[in-house]
Amino acid sequence: MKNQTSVGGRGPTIRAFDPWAPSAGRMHHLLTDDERAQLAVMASIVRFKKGEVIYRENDPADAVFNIISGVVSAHQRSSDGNEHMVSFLLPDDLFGLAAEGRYTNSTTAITPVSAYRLPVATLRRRLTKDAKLEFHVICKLCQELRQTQRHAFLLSQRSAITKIAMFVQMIEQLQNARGEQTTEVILPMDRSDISEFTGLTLSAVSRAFRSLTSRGIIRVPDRRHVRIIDRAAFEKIAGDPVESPTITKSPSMT
Amino acid sequence: MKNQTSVGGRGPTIRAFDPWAPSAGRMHHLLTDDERAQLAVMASIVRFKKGEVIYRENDPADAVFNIISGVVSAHQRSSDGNEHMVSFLLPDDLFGLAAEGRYTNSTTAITPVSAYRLPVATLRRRLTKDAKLEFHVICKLCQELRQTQRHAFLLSQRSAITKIAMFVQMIEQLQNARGEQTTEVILPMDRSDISEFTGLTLSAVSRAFRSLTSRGIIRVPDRRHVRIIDRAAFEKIAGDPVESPTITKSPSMT
DNA sequence: CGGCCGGTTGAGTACAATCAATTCTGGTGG
DNA sequence: CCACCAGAATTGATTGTACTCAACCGGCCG
Repeated sequence: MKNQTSVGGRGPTIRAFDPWAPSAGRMHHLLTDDERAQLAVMASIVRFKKGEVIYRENDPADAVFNIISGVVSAHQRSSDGNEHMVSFLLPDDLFGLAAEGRYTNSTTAITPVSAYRLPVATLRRRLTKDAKLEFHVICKLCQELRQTQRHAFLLSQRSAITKIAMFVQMIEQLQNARGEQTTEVILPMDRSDISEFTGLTLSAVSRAFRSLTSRGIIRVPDRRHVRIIDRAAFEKIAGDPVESPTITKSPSMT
Repeated sequence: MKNQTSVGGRGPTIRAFDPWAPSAGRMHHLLTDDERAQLAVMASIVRFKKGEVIYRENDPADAVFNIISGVVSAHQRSSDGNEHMVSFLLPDDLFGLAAEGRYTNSTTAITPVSAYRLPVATLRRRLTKDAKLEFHVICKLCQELRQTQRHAFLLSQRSAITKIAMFVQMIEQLQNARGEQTTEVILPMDRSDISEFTGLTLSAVSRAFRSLTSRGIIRVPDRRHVRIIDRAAFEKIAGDPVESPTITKSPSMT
């Protein structure tokens, strides 16, 4: 909530699958130009520097954000002090909803971020009047939920190597889904973010990458790039080689 | 999808918090009598015996379910064979949404279950016309998402005892939220369900309960009942003693 | 050049998984 | 009502893996 600018661009964007329409492969932009324009009039654009906190758990939840560019992480702090990462938010993602009028987790920009900021009061008024728009939000929520379930599944794995492989797979799929290059996986986050996301220690993350590398399954030219060499072995370890055509399954309720 | 009966009762029910309205403590029934009636006309009532599979991952997703009574579990099967539980579904919960027109997980009745069955085609038609109803669905999805994040948080814990304590806490909170008695926590699922949900082995679950009992923190008179003796110690272990007033935080996007 | 931060590596330990009995419980039929 | 059985749950002994703590590396900035 700083660096407020007036409205810009073409307006907010949401990408997701429609849970029912079998629209294989790519995620669609859910909003029409008209809808985006309508949302744009209530939005302001905000920017955050790398590492900047966007809001904290329990802050009054007065706005929802829609990422234009950059990566955001959402955390929850446990009473025993250590943090757990709930999710990575990428461009076209929505975040900032809450319970009891307060945010349910803290969010931090892990790269420079620009986003639309939508005041909840206005947004809500708009939503309850526009069934189409709401349906898009539902689709997005389903997507989000699906992603979170996948995350839970990752966390339930016992082996560190499996966790890391699944993690890389998740990131790769997200990249594919938004139509980016697929030869190399780009990791916008650092090792400590990965460790929080996977529930491993820094050391364990490091060792897992090392192990995958030394077995010739992946190559890590650079701390932020991963190239998958032995796809078969990789998917054997990651376990969940995208059962349906592509990224597939966005759940919904449950 | 068996034992189909004609419409009965007063119609589907959804319970959740409104993410923004600070309606402390209890979950509300989101639907008006009118809405419920409208949904009822498109619904049929189905019953499942304990242990019966309701649908499987990748089945064509032609219907959504709303639980009237009983408990359902949702699983995901990993390619290496072992199953992981994604969530427990209780009365007033919604389940059965999908991606690409197919269910994203399997569901099983773990007690006798009765539920409304809502064909997606009809439901969808209704949804896109009714903004109010959709808003309720959004609230429910937020709730669901929040629950899943909590689950992920549980899974990220290293200690078995912590996991079990958090698990009991989750169940207790769900019970409270629907206004049931709070002196004892009732576990409708068996140990193997708990082990799948927490990502522990059967043995570990058993030992964790035992450990909590022998330390005088809980008492387990019966396999399906838990009484919390030393609340302070319990919440110290469970970590997340409901930061805000009550059950609080239902996230949303993110 | 020196200090700091992100990351990797190493040695020892703790805790949960594993495998394998053994006990408990609820349901069935005599 | 009891005896029996099968499945659920507990317990025990052992092993393995990831955590802990600590040292070390390499790039970046002052």
